[in-house]
Amino acid sequence: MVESKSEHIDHVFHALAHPARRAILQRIARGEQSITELAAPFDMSLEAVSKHVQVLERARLLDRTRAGRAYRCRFRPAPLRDAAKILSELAGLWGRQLDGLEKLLLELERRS
Amino acid sequence: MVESKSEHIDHVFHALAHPARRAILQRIARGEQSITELAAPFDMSLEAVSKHVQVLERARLLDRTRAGRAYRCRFRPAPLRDAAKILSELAGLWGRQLDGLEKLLLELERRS
DNA sequence: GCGACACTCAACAAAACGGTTGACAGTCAT
DNA sequence: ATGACTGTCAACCGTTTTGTTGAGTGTCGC
Repeated sequence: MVESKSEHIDHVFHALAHPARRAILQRIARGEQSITELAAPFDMSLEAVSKHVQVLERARLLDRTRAGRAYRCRFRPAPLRDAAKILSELAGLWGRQLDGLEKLLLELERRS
Repeated sequence: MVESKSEHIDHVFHALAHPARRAILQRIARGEQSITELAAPFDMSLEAVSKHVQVLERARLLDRTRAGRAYRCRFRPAPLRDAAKILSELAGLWGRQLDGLEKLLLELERRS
């Protein structure tokens, strides 16, 4: 069950393509949250939110560890760097100075 | 048939989540191409490629104008700026120096 | 131990996706 | 006018997505 690099970036963009998932990412980017906490603002079943979390996990944008009966969901920014790189490439920004976003995402990655 | 801003960014990320569509974008980023030309490298029917082009069009990443019997497909980078902004925000890079990518995408937009 | 809590799993359903094929409609070249 | 070329439309197919419910599992507090 290997996952090619191409498959992974597909998962990342797919994960970002849903407003609920982007909202979840915004929340955990500000601090770890349990699934129940993440579900609270949504007019959606807990199970639905759980599935969104799984999609984010598949994209490796989210990390979950068990903490008692709850899960602690943690933001993992690394794949954003890959996504940003593709946007840069598409914008034709090859080799120019503008890889600032990439550099900063790498920095964030180092500090985590 | 209005399209909310949120719907639009959904379309953008969705469009980017398929390797064939990213390949199409790479090609037209280097120059306009007809649909038949775009289809050539793919092991896929012309109709399938035509549908991918429609998805890119919905995301406003692609612009098509009729030129005789063919269509001229043109790259439209503007939505990449919105996508990059979301990545920046998620990376928690608010207000820091690192909006280089955004600035350059805006510049690209201005020049088109 | 008992119940409330935090989730997952399994099954289902509706809609969207990604692809095919066949028929059709303009447009260009002769 | 004919025919080749470029592409769409409509129908269909199987799979994935996105959501629902209901039942089940493990954990915490008392």
